[in-house]
Amino acid sequence: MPSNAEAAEIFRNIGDLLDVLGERFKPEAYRRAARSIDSLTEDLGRIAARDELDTIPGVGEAIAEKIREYLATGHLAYYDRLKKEVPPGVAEIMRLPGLGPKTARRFWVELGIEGPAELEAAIAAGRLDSVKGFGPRKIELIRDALAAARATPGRSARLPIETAYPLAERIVRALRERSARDRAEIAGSFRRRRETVGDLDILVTSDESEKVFDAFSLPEIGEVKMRGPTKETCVLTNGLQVDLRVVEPKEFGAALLYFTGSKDHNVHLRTIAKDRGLKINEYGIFRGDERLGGATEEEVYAALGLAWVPPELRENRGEVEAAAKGPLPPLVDAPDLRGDLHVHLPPSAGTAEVDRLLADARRRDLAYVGVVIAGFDAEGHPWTLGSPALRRIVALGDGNPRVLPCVETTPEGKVPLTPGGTPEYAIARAGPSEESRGSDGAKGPPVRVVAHLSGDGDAGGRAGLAIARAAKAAIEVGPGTERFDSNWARVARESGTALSVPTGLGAPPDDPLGPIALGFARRSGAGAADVVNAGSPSAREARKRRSTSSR
DNA sequence: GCCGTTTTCGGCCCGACTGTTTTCAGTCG
Repeated sequence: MPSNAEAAEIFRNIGDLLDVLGERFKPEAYRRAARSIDSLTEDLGRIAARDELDTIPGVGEAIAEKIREYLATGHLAYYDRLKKEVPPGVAEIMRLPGLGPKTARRFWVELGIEGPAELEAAIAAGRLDSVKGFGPRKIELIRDALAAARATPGRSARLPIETAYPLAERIVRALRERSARDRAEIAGSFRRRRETVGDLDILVTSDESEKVFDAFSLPEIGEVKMRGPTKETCVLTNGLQVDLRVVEPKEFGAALLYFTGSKDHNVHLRTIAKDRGLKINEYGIFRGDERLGGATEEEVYAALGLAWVPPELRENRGEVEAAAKGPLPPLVDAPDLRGDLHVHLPPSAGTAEVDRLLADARRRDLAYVGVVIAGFDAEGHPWTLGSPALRRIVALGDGNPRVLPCVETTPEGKVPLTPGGTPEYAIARAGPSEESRGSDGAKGPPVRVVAHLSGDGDAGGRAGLAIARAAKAAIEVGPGTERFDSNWARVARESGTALSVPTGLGAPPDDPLGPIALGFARRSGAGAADVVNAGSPSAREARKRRSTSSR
């Protein structure tokens, strides 16, 4: 059965080929369908079996028919025909940075250039020098793009968000420290907490853009690609592109909304605006020349008759329709997290490390901490925490926060020997998967949590979810090779499997685990009630009241 | 090719920036 990703890739390629052929609106239509298919949480085959392909946003009659043909035969006649019509190298030229469909088409039609190698030869032979619209600077840029593409073939890969996170946080912190008055925020897919980011979009309020750009000088910045009055683009030494934009405070909300996206979410908002005789751009929302708002995102949504939409949900998957009916149900948030069910200490940890962990937990107002004291490693060998830490953990027991000793078991539930007392609950590790079982510190039945999935991406998610379902366990969401990402979290939620959200307890300030795991849970649409280590807002309020009254 | 609580046809986001330009096309996000 062909995968969704393969189908999406084909439609993206069709979009590129149609672009080169000079089609006006079809390319974007195919790419939109590809984006929709990528964000599905269900196999196309199952949707097709229910005859519901046309419920996918951007998929109409023609593309639905193509999906059916592809599912049935593994081929797409239309795609094969386009590939015959357009040399594959022409689409390759189109994808070079700074070039596009128009340029690639001109090279192909006017000069007979059918690929990057031929383009390189043509430049060397001076064949571009006499072509209208190609001055020396442009030719130089094309030569650079060709050289860069040859040096690192198959690049322009998106970066895992957890890789970009520490750097992004450092950049935005540096910008905030520059001026107490100005705001700085990272927008784009980083703010939406997508699993990967293509670049960083950073917004800063200031009336002195030059000074912001000048202050924006980190050791990681490789080259400044361009700098205009309001925008600077640079490339970091690790290849990540950073767009820095300076806006006025009264425009900040509109700009944040605009640059957070997603594209499909923005297009939907614009359509609504247009229906109401309004116009949205990155400077605000307007009726004719009258400015209706733009200082905050809420103003813009409100002018459209919509409730504010959390960034993690802005993917045009029905969130706009929901926001038209009223406030969206609250997503799980950091203050909802009452404890952490899965914390590791280094094997050599002593009492000091344990106390430091608990101090961090108190700072975060956590009621309980599950610390792994024993388990199996990836080869199936048992291990235990060193005895000083172990004794400390057992001795602390019911303190504040409450310490829950926990063991990791195999997926089959095999429990390691646990010297030093009875574990409160168990995290089991067997083969590539790991399962934890615990109590959430409250009254009620023990909670089981599945974590540490195998690094196979989809296969790991599928296997982990199967174990969680069979064991009636929760499943831990988070970034990394053992990840359970937001798409899987959505599948889990839709099937009634609870999530466990790690807090990143004990980790350094820029560690991505806690914030990204929370982001993934929110992206899946989870509220506090869907998260096993979260309390309801009312319980949180009660706790807050208790703690303030006791002070 | 898709889409419609004012449309089944006629629209399709829109502004910044760059390079090559005497007024704009192409690319990007």
